[in-house]
Amino acid sequence: MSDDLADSIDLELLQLLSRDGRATYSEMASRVGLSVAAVKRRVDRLQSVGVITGFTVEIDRTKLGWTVETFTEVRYSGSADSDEMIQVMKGVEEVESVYTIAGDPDILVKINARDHGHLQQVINRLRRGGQAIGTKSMIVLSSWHRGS
Amino acid sequence: MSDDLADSIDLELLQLLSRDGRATYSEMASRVGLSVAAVKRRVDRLQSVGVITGFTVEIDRTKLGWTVETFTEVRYSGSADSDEMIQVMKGVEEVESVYTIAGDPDILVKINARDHGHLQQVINRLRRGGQAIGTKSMIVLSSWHRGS
DNA sequence: AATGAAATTACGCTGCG
DNA sequence: CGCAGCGTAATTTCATT
Repeated sequence: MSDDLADSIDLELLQLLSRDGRATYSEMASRVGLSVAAVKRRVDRLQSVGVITGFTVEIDRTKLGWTVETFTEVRYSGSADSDEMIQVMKGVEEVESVYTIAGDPDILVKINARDHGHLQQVINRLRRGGQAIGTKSMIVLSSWHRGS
Repeated sequence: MSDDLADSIDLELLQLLSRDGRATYSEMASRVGLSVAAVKRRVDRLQSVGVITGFTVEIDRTKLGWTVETFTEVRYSGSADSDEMIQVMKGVEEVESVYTIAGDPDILVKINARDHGHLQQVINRLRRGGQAIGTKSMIVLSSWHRGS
């Protein structure tokens, strides 16, 4: 858990990749003052040690007609199996992320839906699939992410 | 709000890029059955119309010594300026995302901190910076994201 | 152990049909 | 959208500190 997994140049590279996940090694190399090969080796290493877990695209789902975005808190009975609840969440395709929480609620789920009716269906599936005893949805009006 | 911004091939490309944001056009082309040039034109178009808002790297911050991750609900007084509150949040570098919420709470903030002491400092900054009347933090124990 | 330079392979990009 | 050509980048190899 101590961390010599990334020196200051690695952190620079991570920042560059945060801003542009498709940046070329040439671009990064000229920015950090290393050769292309050195930069590639560092990025490969960051992946192999698990600091970098992947690369992805950022999508504006509202432009695709998915206008409803929520964080939904889920609570379940003490007898419910936590892992089973999580499996239920993962099985619902509208669920983008699942967070297990210390305390209350038990789970926080990020959901994307086309409209309110669709959201209702999704939440019903979450409730029926497991032993959820309650949900509370926070509908997102706007969002901001660092470095976008 | 109707959407002809992405046909089924575009959706395929978005899915491929979700799984690997650095996938080459060649890889994608062979998967969707189009030429490399056609795929590049489609991806460029998806960017220009705003469906694709960017590309980024996924980082396991626990490997960098940032072990505490929270969703923190923020409530502020009715007289507080919502935009000003958001600006305060953005100004705190440990804040990764800010979501404005319909109803209660007013804002949901995703925070990354090195440890609990650090988290406490961050929350104090959030409270002092604006007119927050209360915060409630949900500490993340584990998380899952679709397609990782 | 990490780097830079060079050579090969693969890919990105553009214009044209 | 596909094809073809040229420029650029990725990737491996080798030598160096």
